[in-house]
Amino acid sequence: MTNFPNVRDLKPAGGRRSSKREQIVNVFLRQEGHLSADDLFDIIRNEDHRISRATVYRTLQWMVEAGIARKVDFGEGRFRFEHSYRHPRHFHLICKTCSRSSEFLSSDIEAIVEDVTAARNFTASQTVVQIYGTCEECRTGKKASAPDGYTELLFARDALRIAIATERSGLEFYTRAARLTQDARGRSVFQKLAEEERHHLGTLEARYKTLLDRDPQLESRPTFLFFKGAANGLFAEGAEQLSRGVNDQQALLIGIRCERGSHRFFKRYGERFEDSEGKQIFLEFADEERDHLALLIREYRSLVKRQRTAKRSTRSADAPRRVSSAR
Amino acid sequence: MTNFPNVRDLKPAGGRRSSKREQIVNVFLRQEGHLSADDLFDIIRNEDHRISRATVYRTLQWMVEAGIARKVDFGEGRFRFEHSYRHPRHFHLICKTCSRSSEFLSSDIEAIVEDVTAARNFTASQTVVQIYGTCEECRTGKKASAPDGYTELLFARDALRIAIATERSGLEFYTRAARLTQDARGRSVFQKLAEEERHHLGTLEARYKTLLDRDPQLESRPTFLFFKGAANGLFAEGAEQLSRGVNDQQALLIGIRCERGSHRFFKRYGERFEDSEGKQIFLEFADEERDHLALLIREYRSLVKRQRTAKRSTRSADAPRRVSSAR
DNA sequence: CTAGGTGCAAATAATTTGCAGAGGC
DNA sequence: GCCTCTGCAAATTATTTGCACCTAG
Repeated sequence: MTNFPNVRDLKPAGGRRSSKREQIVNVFLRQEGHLSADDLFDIIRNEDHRISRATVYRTLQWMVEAGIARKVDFGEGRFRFEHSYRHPRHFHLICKTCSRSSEFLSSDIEAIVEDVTAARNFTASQTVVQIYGTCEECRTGKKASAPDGYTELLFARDALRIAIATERSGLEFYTRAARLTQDARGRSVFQKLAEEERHHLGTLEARYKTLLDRDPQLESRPTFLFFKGAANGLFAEGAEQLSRGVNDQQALLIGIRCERGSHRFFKRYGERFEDSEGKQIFLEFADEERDHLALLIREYRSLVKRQRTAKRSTRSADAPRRVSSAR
Repeated sequence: MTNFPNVRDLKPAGGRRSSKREQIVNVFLRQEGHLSADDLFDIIRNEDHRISRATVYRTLQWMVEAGIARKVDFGEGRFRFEHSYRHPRHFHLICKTCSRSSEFLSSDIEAIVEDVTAARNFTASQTVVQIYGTCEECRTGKKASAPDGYTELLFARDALRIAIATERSGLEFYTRAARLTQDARGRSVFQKLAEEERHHLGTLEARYKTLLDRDPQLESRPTFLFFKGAANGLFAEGAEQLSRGVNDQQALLIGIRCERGSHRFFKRYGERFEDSEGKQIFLEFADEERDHLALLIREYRSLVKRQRTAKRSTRSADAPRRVSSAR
């Protein structure tokens, strides 16, 4: 919540250092929410009235180019600016009555945008989603939503929740798979993976606790990251399929599918973490899930091969041996 | 493609009739794409240089209030305007290089927006989705996309395609279900529904042909309406489930689920049609699908009841009769 | 006759620019 | 000393407004 970065540490993106600019940047980063150029100018003027409006404009422009700030347009006829440091890309709900905005992120929308741009052969650089309407507070009169605080924390919270659900469902999946599997070798693979998921789960839960310590109200804040289907963990569907009865080979295939989704999840979200510790955990897990994936694929190939050999030797008992055609 | 509405026929939304206003509105409606106030002013000036800039601004404002035009903001520091007459709400892909924009619609995004607003207790009135980037033409140099013509036609085309796929998959579903069903009464229900779907299919295909006559290039234009999962028809999944083997009761349940989706589809899209003929077909079908739904539900209840009675009478043969507990 | 509609010019509001001077490297 | 940053004032751009006049109902 604290620990502001020094301007020097931010992507320097060319340009000279200057005390005024640093001052403006620092004041900007100290603010929350979406400031207009004029809002910022007023605040700056309170601290130091020898800074001109033009400099504020120029510095804002510089910040956008340097990736410190993002320019957003709520259709008010002027621009507003928001941090991009510790503030992942997101979408907006904008209340037309009180003109405050609240933020959310949707993996599903991002996935759809990818589909649409692919279909139209369009290279997207930025996606704006703005939902205009009336917020709960303006409609019912009672205070409802917690302030739109540090989305970095909310992002981390929601990504961790999904990750925890995923590891939990993964543990369930592998435990169940180990119980069901006939083949001794396959069983030991599943047992090993269950153990690793248990370990991941511990790490993630510890990290989640750390976050809660940083802000005790964190759990009660509204959802920030919407990700349909991942809420119950990416292995949930697979675990359910197991309970409907499958053979060893099918179990491996389901595991491969889930593990692929899980790897993708950790990679993609790890890259978006601004918090370096969470980022590290996610990227590390992404690597490990990739290894799991490779292990499962190897195991699947081995099983298929052994089954084929077994079948062939059974057959060779009552039929003349054939020269096997390659592959 | 032609047949412009007379200003008099448009939602009059108060205000007096005036030759200048009618002139401006008619010029506006004759244009395609997204005009800025100044673009429109220039065009008007070509025809009649005794119209002032202020009047153009005032008329645009009036058009937005009257629902003839929509104000859109591409972050250029000025607004643009697009028809809303015969032009369903949609989202935008905006090329930063040539600053042209192309349009699309995504049912999936709309569904997600509903989820998000429900979670935040937010009443949405308008959703803006803008994807900024580089279009194919600017990236590769070669002409690619057809002009961004009448989206009403594109909407109708895509909605009809989905509808046709749905009826086709529905026909497949009911035919298959009729073949599988043990119960004679249930079988005749499925046969009847198959017949109705066949009839719907004919109507829709005829309508689709009519559209193609209006614009021979229509089929080659890019997708406008994205609707994941509906592309193969809303019964496709159900039909597949049937082929994996189900009993009579399960078949009815699957039918109920598909039919519910289908009813919702025709209702929702029927309401969005600007073309009155398409609208009528869709809304009529929505009603009929609702009837189908009711029929399936009745049939399901009847089947369950008959099965229960059958079971009870079997049991009563070897066990003493029990007073049935009310349900 | 009268409530709107219209033209013209001036006002506004956000942002940018030209230019001369100040300051970091 | 050079090059960039900065302040100030003037310019630009999109849009709105005040006011006198005009016109349809």
